[in-house]
Amino acid sequence: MKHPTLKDIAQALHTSVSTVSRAMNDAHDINKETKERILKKARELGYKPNPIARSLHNRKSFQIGVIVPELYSEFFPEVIEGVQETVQEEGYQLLIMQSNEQFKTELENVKRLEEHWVDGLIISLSGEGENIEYYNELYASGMPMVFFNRVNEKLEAPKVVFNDFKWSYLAVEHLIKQGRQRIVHLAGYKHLSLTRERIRGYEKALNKFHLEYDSGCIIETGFSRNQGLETMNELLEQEVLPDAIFAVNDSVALGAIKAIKNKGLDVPNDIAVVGFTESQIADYLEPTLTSVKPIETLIGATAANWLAIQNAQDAVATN
Amino acid sequence: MKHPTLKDIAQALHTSVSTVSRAMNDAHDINKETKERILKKARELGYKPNPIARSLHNRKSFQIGVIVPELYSEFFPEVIEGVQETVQEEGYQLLIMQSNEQFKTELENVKRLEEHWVDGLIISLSGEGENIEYYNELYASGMPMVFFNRVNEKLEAPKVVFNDFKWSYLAVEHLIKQGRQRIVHLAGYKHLSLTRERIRGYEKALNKFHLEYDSGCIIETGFSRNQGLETMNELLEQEVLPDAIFAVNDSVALGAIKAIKNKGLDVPNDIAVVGFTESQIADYLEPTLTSVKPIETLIGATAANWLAIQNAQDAVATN
DNA sequence: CCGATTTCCGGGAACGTTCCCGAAAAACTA
DNA sequence: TAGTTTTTCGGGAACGTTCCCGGAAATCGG
Repeated sequence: MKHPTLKDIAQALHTSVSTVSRAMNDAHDINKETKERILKKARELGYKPNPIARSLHNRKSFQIGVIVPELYSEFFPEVIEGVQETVQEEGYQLLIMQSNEQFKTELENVKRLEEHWVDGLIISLSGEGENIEYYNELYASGMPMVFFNRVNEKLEAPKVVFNDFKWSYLAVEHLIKQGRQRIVHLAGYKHLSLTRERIRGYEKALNKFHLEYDSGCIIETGFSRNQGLETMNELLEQEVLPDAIFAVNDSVALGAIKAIKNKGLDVPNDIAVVGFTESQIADYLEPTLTSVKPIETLIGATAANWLAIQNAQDAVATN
Repeated sequence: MKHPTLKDIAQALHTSVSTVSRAMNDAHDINKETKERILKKARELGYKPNPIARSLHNRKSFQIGVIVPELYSEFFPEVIEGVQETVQEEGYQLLIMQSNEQFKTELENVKRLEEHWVDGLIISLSGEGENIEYYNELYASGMPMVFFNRVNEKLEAPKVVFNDFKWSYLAVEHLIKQGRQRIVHLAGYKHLSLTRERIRGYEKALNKFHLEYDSGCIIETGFSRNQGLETMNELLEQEVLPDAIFAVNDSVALGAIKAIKNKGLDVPNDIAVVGFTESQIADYLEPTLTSVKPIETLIGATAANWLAIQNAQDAVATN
């Protein structure tokens, strides 16, 4: 028999489906001996409860959708691992999708997950597009949602993010204290809060130390290595070169370093490069967490927990 | 109304569930006007078919489990993308799990996916453990399965792999033609075919050019950057140093390079390092493929297709 | 104009669970 | 001993689909 059901067990034992069900969920109103008899038979037949039937009854899929821009950096897989560990304990499965930094794909994914009746959504926005209307409507309609890392402040759902401002300020301050004078910021996409917060930190550091900067010092670059490379190449064509780069993340930083080296310049002697490293900055996470686990895992776990609260429908939507 | 059903539409229109169902699946035995009336109402109410009920009826989950050792390298995410594109067309969803290179986690994941009644399994083995009994039993019991990249030849399910032998031979030949004399191979775990095939290619190249090598020249290292680093560190303690390293993959190669540089030696002047790059070697893939798409995506698509054949139950298990 | 075919639709079972309800048997109370 | 409570169990509805079956109109052929 391919997949034995409760009915199969019941028939083999000349009892009823309800009784077998009782044995499986060890209910109180069942005789101990019949229960053991049933469990024994179930083991014999290799019975496994059918989650689909269970889902239909509960009107829950016990699945949670996760949408990330990409999986190539270490960051998102780690976050996903944290989410997975957390939701697994409560019997949920993850449906993971990549948007490849494209808003269109992201939206397709959301709709696909909606069609699959996921019980919740955990999302990190793509680089493209700032249309977040759909998300707010979906959230308003009752879909439990949490955004992380790549968010937009107009989003009404809860968000889990770094304290981008503070950490960004510290990074740039570090560069200045090393004597760097002309620091260019390779920024992310403007519609993401992360981008604006990191710019704010950058600006505050420059202001504090009375360094001048113009609009050419903040360049909307993106998040990928290639974009870092290309933007840096263009930058290196100019007459006045910066002596330091503050990149929006490590990928862009790596691209920039490659461009500089290709040009025959030295890192960090000619141009220093610092990337916003999205790891090991647990102290700067909001809400604050302290632990020995990698921070990415914690972000995932936090996001998942907020979702669980939402599921319980007694949430105070803290955002 | 949260989630309208066929019944809701039927009641609103004073018709029957069967008729509504017919309209949805545009069956032939329905009047064109009633069909349009129903579809209009369905749009109004925002009807979305419930995949869970559908699954229960078909006794299929329309979900496929994917288990990979990790997601941090570019390789596995790319493969997954290929799988995703392929299965999505046929209405399947992916359940992605990481084994973190641990056999225990891998097995837990398989069992979890089994419990979720996945319709098929696509697996790349973890580094640890060579117990593949369970997989063969599962495959024999009728579960559609495909393994890729990290396989073991005792596996009875279909496999999608590189031509590891050929490509490995070419890499080592390249090193020899550059004048390298003492080439050490940092190998993977022995229970994987990939490891043995790459060793075979390595040995054939050395034999062809009459280079000597002993058992110390092939070191079981693993697949991670850290393992590459540590093994290389140990290697650098010996009196006779190699003048070239052939690493089982790029991660190990990167670790080895770091170790060599830490020691103050130069790459490639003192020691050359070549990694088996699991990309852009489309010509060496088996079964042979030619395309402009990245090879990883193709591996995924191929694996997914073989699974589909299995699902159709008219498969000739080519392995 | 009558029998046969076609068109269109509703009823209801099935998928595998859970859970409510009621009933039989056993145990208890007075 | 009769009534009450407890223990244990089976029946059957419900979740939302799909699909088979049969029946009522409507159309057709001669």
